[in-house]
Amino acid sequence: MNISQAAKTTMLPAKTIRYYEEIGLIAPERGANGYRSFSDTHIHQLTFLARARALGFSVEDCRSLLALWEDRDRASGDVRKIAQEHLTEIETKIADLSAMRDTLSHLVQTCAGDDRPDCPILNTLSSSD
Amino acid sequence: MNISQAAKTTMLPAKTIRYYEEIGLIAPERGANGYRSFSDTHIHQLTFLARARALGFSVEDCRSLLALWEDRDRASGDVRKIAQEHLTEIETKIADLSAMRDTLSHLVQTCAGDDRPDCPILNTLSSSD
DNA sequence: CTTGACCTTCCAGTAACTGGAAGCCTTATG
DNA sequence: CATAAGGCTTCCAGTTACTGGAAGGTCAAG
Repeated sequence: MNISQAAKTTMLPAKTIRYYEEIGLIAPERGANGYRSFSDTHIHQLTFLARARALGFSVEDCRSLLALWEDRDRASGDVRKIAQEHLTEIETKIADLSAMRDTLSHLVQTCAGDDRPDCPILNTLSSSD
Repeated sequence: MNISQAAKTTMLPAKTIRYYEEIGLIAPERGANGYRSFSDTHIHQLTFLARARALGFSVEDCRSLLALWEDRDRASGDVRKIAQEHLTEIETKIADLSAMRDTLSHLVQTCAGDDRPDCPILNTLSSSD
């Protein structure tokens, strides 16, 4: 299977697939013409990567998860540890963003948003109240 | 005021302040020795930038906000528009992260996390259920 | 005069791609 | 058989917002 077909199948851009090869996440074969050739296994790996990335795992986390996935004897605890740490990161981000949202949403509501210059948003950013 | 004092006052790393000058957000004077010299106005601008960045505004948003802040005749509507768009972005991010959190937290709870190889997390990442 | 703390600039690296150029390879058509 | 379209290749540069570090000038204290 050529790269554009692999891209279609895995829903990953071809550019991203080439990048994943470049950083050693996958290792497709090459045909006589130099074209990459993707087997079912490669497609499976790419699908795995796409799913893990969609869950927000970093590429390096993905590398570890992929290695664990391919290790029939891995301990599920190793996987869980990575996922748990990632979950904690996500929860921290949500908390940070929620605080931003609360502040901003209050400011946006307070600001008249008209042609007059007085603006509580700028006032807040400039003074220390 | 030298850069390290400005850094202390604004809680921004000196590196970041130099970077802000490089990209034209601020324009401190220079002493005869080539050292940057920060006036109260510069400190005010830096404080403004620090607050806006802490609220998650991009540096380019900050550039616009700073310009509006310095324009006595600006319309508050211009500011509100930037803030509103940023707020929408934040809300989208929160929604995305919350979906990730729900999925991951379910997976982490389901995974035994012990020495056995069976792992629902990897199963989910590899199969399409 | 020397030491150490500051300051300067410049270069490189980070995360994870993305866009684009230059140039083969393949396939269909006239 | 020539050619044109489209797919493939590699390589280089750019993105965001810094951050680390090297090489070297400046300043204040002892």
